Amino acid sequence: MPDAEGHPALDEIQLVSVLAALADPLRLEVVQKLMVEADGAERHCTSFGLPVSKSTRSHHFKVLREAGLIKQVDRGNSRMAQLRRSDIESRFPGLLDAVATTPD
Amino acid sequence: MPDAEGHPALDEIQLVSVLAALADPLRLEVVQKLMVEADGAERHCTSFGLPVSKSTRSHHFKVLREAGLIKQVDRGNSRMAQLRRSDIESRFPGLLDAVATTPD
DNA sequence: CCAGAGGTTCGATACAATACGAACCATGCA
DNA sequence: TGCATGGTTCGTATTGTATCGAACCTCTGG
Repeated sequence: MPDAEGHPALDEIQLVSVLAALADPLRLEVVQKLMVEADGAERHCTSFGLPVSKSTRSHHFKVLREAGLIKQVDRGNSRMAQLRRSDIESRFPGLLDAVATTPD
Repeated sequence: MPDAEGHPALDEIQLVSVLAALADPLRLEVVQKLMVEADGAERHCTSFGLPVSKSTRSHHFKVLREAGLIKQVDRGNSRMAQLRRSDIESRFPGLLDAVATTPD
């Protein structure tokens, strides 16, 4: 059962949901940018420069959160996104590395 | 430019398209079943036992073909599906292994 | 030559996804 | 307390996807 903020537990993360979350250019871009950061790094949801309205941005982060790819941490006023790197790695070894960069 | 049968060339295979193709339970199942086979193995499109009509099955194989995941080979009357394993591996190393099995 | 099997294509339908603005709820700061 | 900032939620329009049956094409085997 996902927690109150919608984060699935480790053994609830579904491969199909993860792939569906990554199968959108904007969301893939977010994950790729988080892969460049150090493990455990946090980034403002607004810092990715997504060319959409804030309601749409909120939607995309919800998809990433509910798929189990990111954890969203409340930091007072704003909200930080953190890649659940070790969770994904332990459940689907090699997947994040494989999608970390887009060739050409 | 894809060839006459709709197969993209190696450098035309897009990560987002591959992920979108895999983000469907039936298509993921097909790829996983092909991963179990020996490299270069061919399988009848009908041999996967997909619980859909033949027009829908044709649609799913078209998505896999146009994403670059499989090659479809004409064998007289029927058509065989072959995983483009080395192509995907060279372009997105580790991706196929990461999605080869669904945990639990 | 004709019938059947395997695939594709087309049109229709139903459902899901993306996108936006408006309204709303917090937090933080003057 | 008032107000700006960052996010979420809601309603909605648009678009895309999955699905089916019917029609059609092509090859195989009587």
